[in-house]
Amino acid sequence: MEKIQPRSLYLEVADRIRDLIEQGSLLPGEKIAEKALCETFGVSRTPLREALKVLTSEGLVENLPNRGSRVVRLTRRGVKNTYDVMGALEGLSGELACQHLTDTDVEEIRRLHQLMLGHYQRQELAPYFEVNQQIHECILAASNNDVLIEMYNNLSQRVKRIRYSVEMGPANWAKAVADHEAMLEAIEARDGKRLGDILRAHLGHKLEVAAVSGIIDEE
Amino acid sequence: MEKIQPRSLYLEVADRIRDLIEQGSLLPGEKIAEKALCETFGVSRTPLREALKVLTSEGLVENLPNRGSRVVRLTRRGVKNTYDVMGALEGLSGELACQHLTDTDVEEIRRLHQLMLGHYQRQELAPYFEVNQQIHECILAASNNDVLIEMYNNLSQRVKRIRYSVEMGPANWAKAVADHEAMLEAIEARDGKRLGDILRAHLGHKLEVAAVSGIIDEE
DNA sequence: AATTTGAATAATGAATTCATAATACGGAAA
DNA sequence: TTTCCGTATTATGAATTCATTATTCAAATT
Repeated sequence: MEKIQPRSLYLEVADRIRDLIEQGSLLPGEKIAEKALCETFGVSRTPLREALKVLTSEGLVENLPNRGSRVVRLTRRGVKNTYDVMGALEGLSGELACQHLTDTDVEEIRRLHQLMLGHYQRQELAPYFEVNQQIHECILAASNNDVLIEMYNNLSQRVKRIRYSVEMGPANWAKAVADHEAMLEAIEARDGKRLGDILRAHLGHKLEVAAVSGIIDEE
Repeated sequence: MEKIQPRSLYLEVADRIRDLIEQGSLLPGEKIAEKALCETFGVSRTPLREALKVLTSEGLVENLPNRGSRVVRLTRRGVKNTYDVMGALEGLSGELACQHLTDTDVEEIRRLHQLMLGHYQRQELAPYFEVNQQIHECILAASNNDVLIEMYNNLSQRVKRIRYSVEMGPANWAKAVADHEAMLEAIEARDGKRLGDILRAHLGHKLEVAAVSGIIDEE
């Protein structure tokens, strides 16, 4: 039998607002009118305000006393900072993963890697990104460190709403694939230190690639 | 003139509860009775509950639906996970700090370092820890990355309530001081990579040193 | 005696109400 | 016309109220 999980209303509401922010229905800098959201969700202000507080401490929303909540703006500097930290966390995930990866885990990663290479050769950008992300998630999960996973997901959420102007140049793309080749080697050798270094460096490129879309503000 | 900062009540309450947890008035695993806390703080349940939600998403408190809130328990595994992530973040802080440290910053760190050495030689444990922490905070602040600082402080808060059974053996202490010597060298050479590596390794020891005090649960 | 059932009590979850601060608007004065 | 001031409106902050879910404890049954 499966247990039924009672979930608080405010968590549900927080999820919904997160979705709205991620998909762009709520834009950075936009004021969040409590009354309006209450009506769309069909809840009272109490759980909604609790949800907003959670999102505030997650860094997605900011709270100006007596002046309500807004979606936090993304600045180039802020995004860079976020990516830097994500890079450090990915590096750690690599080091830890090597201590825990089973042979079947590695087999799975190898499979995904080959799949990704196929998409690269056929220049299928969206599927490439999809599989790419799966690989990183695999490594992250294998770190066996739930604090790490929690932190990473939080940061990841903050930058998810950037729609990368998907114009990765051929050179960058080739470099990314090369990084992944090196990663697989390090994984197969269970060389945590090396995998960590590769991952730390790997994310650095992503930012430069992430050509600034309209939702990033200059200070 | 100094601006007056209007601060929300729920933030104030969250601070106070954080203090209670840190100083041990609220113990890990302890149930947080809303009514009682409301009375001690002299506020209604609304801001208190909002504060609890914030603390929940900070990882200090957990929320069981319909069964209230409790202070999260510390497990040896959880503490290790936290330290691992903190180590990765400190490593990054070192790398970044080397890019931003001014000469006067370095001068200040050198001063603190000498101060710390004095405490070590005189075997003054508490002052040693104090100055030690100041050095790390100096480096963290110099990273110039507010996302990093925020994450680090959050994790730091989670383990602050561990009262290290202050029995650092002579060998461990000597090792820690040696680490700091190496750190200072790397800083003076502005060698970010090296400083990062030292810091990442440095925190590893701390955990082993942190002899389990009574408030850590075994699973 | 131990376990289970059920009523009484207490605590939490959520909506509502009240108080206060911010915003919008309109008229008066420069 | 523009700016300033004051009122009306709206929105937020916080307390209160109501509903629902746990918990407690005593009685009943095995």
